[in-house]
Amino acid sequence: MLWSKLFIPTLRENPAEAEVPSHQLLLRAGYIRQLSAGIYNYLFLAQRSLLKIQQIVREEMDAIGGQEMLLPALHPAEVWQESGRWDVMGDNLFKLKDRFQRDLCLGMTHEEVMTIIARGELRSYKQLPQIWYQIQTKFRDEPRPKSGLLRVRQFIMKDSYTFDMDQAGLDAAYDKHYQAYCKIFDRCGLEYTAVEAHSGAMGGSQSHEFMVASEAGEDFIAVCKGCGYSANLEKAVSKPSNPLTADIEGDLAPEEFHTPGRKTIAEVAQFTGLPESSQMKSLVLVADGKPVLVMLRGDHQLSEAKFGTLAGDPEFRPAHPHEIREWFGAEAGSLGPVGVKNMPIFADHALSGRRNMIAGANKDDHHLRHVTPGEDFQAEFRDLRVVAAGDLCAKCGGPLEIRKTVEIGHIFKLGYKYSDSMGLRVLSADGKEVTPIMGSYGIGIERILCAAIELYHDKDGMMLPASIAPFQVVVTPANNSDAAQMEAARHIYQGCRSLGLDALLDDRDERPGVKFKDADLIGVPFRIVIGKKLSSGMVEVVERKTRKTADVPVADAAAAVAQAFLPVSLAPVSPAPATEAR
RNA sequence: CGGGGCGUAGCGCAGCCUGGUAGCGCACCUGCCUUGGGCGCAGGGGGUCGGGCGUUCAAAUCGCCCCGCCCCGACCA
Repeated sequence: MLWSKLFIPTLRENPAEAEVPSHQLLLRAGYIRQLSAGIYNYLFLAQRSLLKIQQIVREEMDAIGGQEMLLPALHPAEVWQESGRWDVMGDNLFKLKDRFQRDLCLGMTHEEVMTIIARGELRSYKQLPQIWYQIQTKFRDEPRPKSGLLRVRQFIMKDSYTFDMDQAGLDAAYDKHYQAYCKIFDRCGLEYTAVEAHSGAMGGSQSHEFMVASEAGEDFIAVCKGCGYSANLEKAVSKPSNPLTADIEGDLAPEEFHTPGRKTIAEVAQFTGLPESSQMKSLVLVADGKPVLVMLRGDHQLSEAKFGTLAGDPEFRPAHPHEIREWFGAEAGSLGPVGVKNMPIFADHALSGRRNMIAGANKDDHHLRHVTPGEDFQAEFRDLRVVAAGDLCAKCGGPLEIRKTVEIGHIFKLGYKYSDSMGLRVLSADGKEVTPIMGSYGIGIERILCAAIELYHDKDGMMLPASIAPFQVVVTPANNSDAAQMEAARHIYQGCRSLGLDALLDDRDERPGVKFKDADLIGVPFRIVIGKKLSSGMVEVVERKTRKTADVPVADAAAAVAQAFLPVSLAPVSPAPATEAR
């Protein structure tokens, strides 16, 4: 294509509203323009790149037997009411009414619609398993869209759904997706980590998220370099670091002491001279309308996800001050487990085996020393804390690293939630009615592009992996008024095209600096520059990412670039010898 | 939904406090010049100052209300 005919509105400066690199570069490089908060126009370059990503996804989904469908974005309310999610999803679901005042919504996912198709048509075990997928726009009324295309209200998602006769079938479908996702993200050129994920209130049995490390992300994961353990922080387990001070030995009885005005763990630690790891943190939570006391080591944080799962109520809340006063007879800053009889007590594993710690006395401005879990109070020990920096791997004891990440994919063993509640039944081989088991698997298409930009950019612009860049090569004559250069550029451009390269000819009547800057910005992996060396028959091939340049005879230029793509196009696994002909 | 910030030419910003002819850089158009990293010179076009109401002889500027966007938090199948 001829750059002079294309709409690629690059910007010299960063728009003020963009903060994260991918957002800044997508705007500057002319990929996207905003229409409204969390709603973007995908211009020519973005669309090209997104189509390439979608094609990779499509090929790998097809390879595991997936069947692509196109489903409605507009759903009648009944569909969501039937599964109960019309209310559960709350304000995140875009709701609207038609001219007859019937309730409709814009689909944020397609479990219900897929299940309706399945229950209408699937009758026999002979028709299973099935893998159905779609690549299309989803809508979520995000409370706070942000970070460019990373958190938006309208986005493209690959969603697949599997239907199997039994758990073993689901396990196989899940595994197929896991493998396919690895291939997809490999082919997209991403460095990623698959982590164990929290399955949340959905009650699914297993779930993995595919994460790309980025400061622009919103999720944290814990990773062990030693044994490869990795998990979302919502789910990650660890061995706690050792307390900073060893416990006092001996069978001592709790002893009250005066702590005027000391309410926080830090204040009590300072007052007593014992570190936070020698304190106990008491949290009063209300789950399912009932109070629960949770005990943690002073320097640990409650994992809301873990507690929500344990309590069976993800909507739990901290107790109100008046409730705490009523139940404990003291303020939140002086609470402790000793003598508590009117509610269950859960204690984090990190308190197991500890002795003679400090806790609140349930009396304002007083604490207890010499409190020993299991002796001075009884509690159910559970994993309730968030993994902290410095914790050790629960499997191998190695150090755990905590990383900020962007979620690009999620695979999920749904179980029977939809098939059961929406009445999907088939007959088994022995004539019995069986409810198929389901899985659901998502990939955020735009997030792949964003993650690639977050991973691969420099001060000059994007350095997109060739497989998802909008073009593979740009041919740049340095001086348009030099007829020989233009002629050679056209010739090389045609050569690239005939070798099957996605090529762009920068025929704009601009100074070379402008063309170079723009080519760097939009992230095309290779550039062929036709300049002064043309007089000796040579042109320059430049690799965007490495800045490596090579002088090549005019006749060989296109082939030189085409050869660089051979490893990618022929063998997606790893670099192949560059000498193999195509 | 709570807290903060911003809204002036396509983009980035100044002007606002202290009311008095709406500015700068880039981009854009014309011409000349130049051609290996956003070149130079000259000329030119482009504005409901987010919207409404009010105060005033006079409002981009002061007051009230509304809208939009960004950031932090809450939220996030």
